[in-house]
Amino acid sequence: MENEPKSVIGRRGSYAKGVARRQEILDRAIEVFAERGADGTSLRRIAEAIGVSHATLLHYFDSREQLLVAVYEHAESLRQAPEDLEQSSVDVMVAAATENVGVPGMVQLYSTLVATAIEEPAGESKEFFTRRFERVRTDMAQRLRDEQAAGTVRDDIDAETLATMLIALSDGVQTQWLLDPSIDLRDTLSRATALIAAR
Amino acid sequence: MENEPKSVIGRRGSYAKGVARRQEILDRAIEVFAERGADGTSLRRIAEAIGVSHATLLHYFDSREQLLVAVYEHAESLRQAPEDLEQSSVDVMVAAATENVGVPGMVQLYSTLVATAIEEPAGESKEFFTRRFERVRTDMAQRLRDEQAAGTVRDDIDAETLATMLIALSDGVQTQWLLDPSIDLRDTLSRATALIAAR
DNA sequence: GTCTATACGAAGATAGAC
DNA sequence: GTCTATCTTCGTATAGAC
Repeated sequence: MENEPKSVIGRRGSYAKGVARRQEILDRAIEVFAERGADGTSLRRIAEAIGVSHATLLHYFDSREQLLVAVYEHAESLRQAPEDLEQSSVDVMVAAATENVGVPGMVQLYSTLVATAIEEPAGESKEFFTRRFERVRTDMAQRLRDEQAAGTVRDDIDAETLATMLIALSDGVQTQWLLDPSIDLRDTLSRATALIAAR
Repeated sequence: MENEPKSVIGRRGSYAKGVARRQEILDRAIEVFAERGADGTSLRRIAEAIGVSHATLLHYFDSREQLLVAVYEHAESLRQAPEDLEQSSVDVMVAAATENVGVPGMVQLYSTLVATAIEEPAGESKEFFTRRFERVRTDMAQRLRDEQAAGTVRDDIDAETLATMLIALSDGVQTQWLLDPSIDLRDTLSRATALIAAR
């Protein structure tokens, strides 16, 4: 029974030691980001923190960008499954955002990678975030469709558009919150419930 | 009569030739971004496109980051004054976003600088965007307050919070649109009118 | 004041030794 | 699998020409 890496990103290291090493890199990297901020995201800094050379990191990941995407994906996968069927669309959004800002460096990493994704015509980031937005939007839209059918959410705007708006709202408020922590992230995002409520 | 630079950013170049050169740099830089994408944002690339040495750029701007902020500020200042008093808050947001995405490289530059702003504890970007969000939020909130008083916008959410939400929405949708141009930016943002309408 | 030449250190990436 | 050495590009700093 093989222990296949879950991600499409960085397929190397399928053997036991390689897999362990790969996990160690991902686990440590997010900590380095949290501790050292932007200065801790270079290959050499991360490698130093782990105790290997920067060339070793490139043995497991094709590029710095690929490593960063894998780190984000890994950190995101560690979060609790958001799929309480009882939770409303806005509740899911608020929960995700709250967990996000609770991990130091997470919003910064997200923001950096999204910026890279929209800058580069064809890079690891672009592919990852295009797929991610598609997936998150689809999930959110389905939830909203159910709520529209149940009569709790307004149906004068289609679910896909509402999903796009809620995700944009969440991303944007997280950014503003980092620049002005006096903003009440949870409260602000929760107000979306009133905005999308059935009339 | 001195011809003082309008911005706090990059105060050098008060003499005739210097002022002209500085304008040329700002004008050309945004074009280079549009033409060459992320690969065109290095000092050496920009300098090459303008026909000067990269050291010259640092004569007018203290750092690459400061140059990039100045370029963004300059490009933004070229836009038509958004202050038609007849326009609604959402109309202003939609107009600004539409003009934004109409300038190639603009959203990418914005995104890159915001990412830098939230990464660096104390940098040019952080100061600029903290102030900018504050200003844009205040302007938008005032507009919303007027609309609440006029009875066209719901007043169960305070104007400051609504302003934060509208700005977040605009930023977020622009990002998603770059990764998936099938999203109708104008239509999606315009739907906000219904969301914040008085009940 | 304007601008170039040059040097330094850090960065991502690659090649090849072990 | 991991290292060192090396290449190239980058931001930045300085010295000095005009």
